[in-house]
Amino acid sequence: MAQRTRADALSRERIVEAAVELLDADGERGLTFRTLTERLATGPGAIYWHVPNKGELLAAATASVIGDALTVATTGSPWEEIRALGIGLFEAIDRHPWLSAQLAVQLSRSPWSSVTPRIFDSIGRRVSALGVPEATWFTATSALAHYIFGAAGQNAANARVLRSGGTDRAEYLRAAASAWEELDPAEFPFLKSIADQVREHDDREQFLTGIDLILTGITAQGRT
Amino acid sequence: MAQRTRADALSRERIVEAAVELLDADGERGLTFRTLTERLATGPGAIYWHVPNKGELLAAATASVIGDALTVATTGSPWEEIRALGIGLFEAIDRHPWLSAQLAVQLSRSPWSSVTPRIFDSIGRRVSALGVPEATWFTATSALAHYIFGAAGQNAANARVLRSGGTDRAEYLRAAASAWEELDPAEFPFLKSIADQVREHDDREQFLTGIDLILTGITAQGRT
DNA sequence: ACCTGAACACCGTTCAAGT
DNA sequence: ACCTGAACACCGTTCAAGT
Repeated sequence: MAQRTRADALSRERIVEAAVELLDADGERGLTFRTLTERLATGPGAIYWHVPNKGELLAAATASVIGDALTVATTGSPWEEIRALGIGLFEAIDRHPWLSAQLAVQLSRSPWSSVTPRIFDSIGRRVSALGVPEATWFTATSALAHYIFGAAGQNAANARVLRSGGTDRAEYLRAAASAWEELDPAEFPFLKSIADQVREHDDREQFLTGIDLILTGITAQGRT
Repeated sequence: MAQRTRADALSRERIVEAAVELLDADGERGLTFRTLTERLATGPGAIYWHVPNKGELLAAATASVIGDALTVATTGSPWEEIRALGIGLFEAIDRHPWLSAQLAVQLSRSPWSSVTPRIFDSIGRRVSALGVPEATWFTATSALAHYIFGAAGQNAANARVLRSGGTDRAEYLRAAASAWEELDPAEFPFLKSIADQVREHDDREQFLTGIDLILTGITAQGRT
C-alpha cells in the first residue's frame, strides 16, 4: 500500500485521539511512538509530519480532554457554576488519571500557553461575577484552580490504587486508616488524629466542601 | 583502582546529593544515569546497588529537599506558622524548580507514601490548632497543601522563564500583560480584564494573600 | 559487601527515498 | 503534500565478573 485512501488518512486529530486512548489504557508509559505507530498502522515519520514532537502530542491530548470539561451550563449563580466546573474537572481527571501529572508538567513548563489560559479564564469569569473587589480576582482564581487540580489528582490516584488492586473501597480506607493509626505519634500527630475521619468520607463530597471553603474565604475576604 | 577508599565511598546519601545537584543545574533532563555515573566516577551497577531504580532516586531527592523546608519555627500563632510553612515551601520550589512537577508525580502515583504524609502532617498540625471543628481539618489541610504546591510551581515556572531569557521581570510582565490584552475578548474575557493587575504585583505577596484567603475561609466556615 | 563495565531492550527523532 | 522504514543517539536496567 503506497498512500492512504481518504477514509483512513492520518490527521492530527486521529493521532491525538489514538494517543488519548493509549494514555487511558496504560498511563503515560502506555504512549510511545511504537505503540502509536502500531495502532495507526504507520511509521514514525508519518506522525512527525503532523505533530512536531512528543511533548506537543501530550499537550494536545491534554487540551483535547480538558476542553470538554470546561464547557459547563451557564444557568446557575457564579458560586454554583464554579462548583459545576470543579466537578467537571474532577470527573475528567478521574476518567483520565494521566491528566493530573500532565497538567502539572504543562503548568510548570509553559504556564501561560496551551491549556492554562482557558482554565483560568473559565474559573475567573465566575469569580469576577461573585461581586468581590477586582483586586482579589486573580489570587482567588489561582487558589481555586490549584485546589481543583491537586485534590482531583489525589482522588484519581486513590481511585487508581483501588482499581488496580482487587480491594474494594471500604477495605482500602480501613487499611489506610489503620496504617495512619500506627504511625509514630511524635512524628505524625495530625495524621493519627484524623485517621478515623478517612474511614467514612465521600471523595466527591469532600472535594466540593473544599471548593465551598475557598469560595467562603473569597467572599469573606472581599467584604473586609 | 579496585575498591573505593573509605573517604570517597559511595552511599545513598552521596548519590542523592549528586542527583539534586544535577537536577538543580539542568532540570529533570539533566539527571540521567550517564551524567550521574560520570559525576560520581563510577558505573551504573554501583548506583543500583544503593538505589533500586530512578523513580526511587527522584523520590529520595524530593524528600531530601522538602525535608528542610518543613522544619519551621514553632513560636508563632498557628496562622503565622502556616504562612511561614508556605513561604518555606514556596522558596524551596523556587530554588529547585524541578520539585514542582516531581511533587505532582509523586502525589498522583503513590499519594500516601514518601513525602506526602510529612507535608500533610506539618500543615495539618497547625490547622488543628486554629480552633475550628475537627470535621473540617482534613479538607482544610488539603486545600492549603494543593494551593501551596500549585501556586509555588507556577511562580517557579515564571521565574525560570525570566532566568533563561535575558528579559528582566518588568519587561516580562509587561509582555505577558500585553499578550493578554490582545486576546480575543469573546474567548478570554477574564484574562483580558485582569491584564493590568499582572503588571505590578509581587509574587510572594500574592502567594501569601492566597494563603490568608484560604485561612479566612477555614475559620469562617468553621464558625457557621 | 561493594563495585566494574559491557551488553540489552527500548525510547524519541531524523532523513533519504518513495508516491 | 504525505508517507515509508531503516538508522541514530540515547536512555534505564541487568548481570557476570572482579575484589
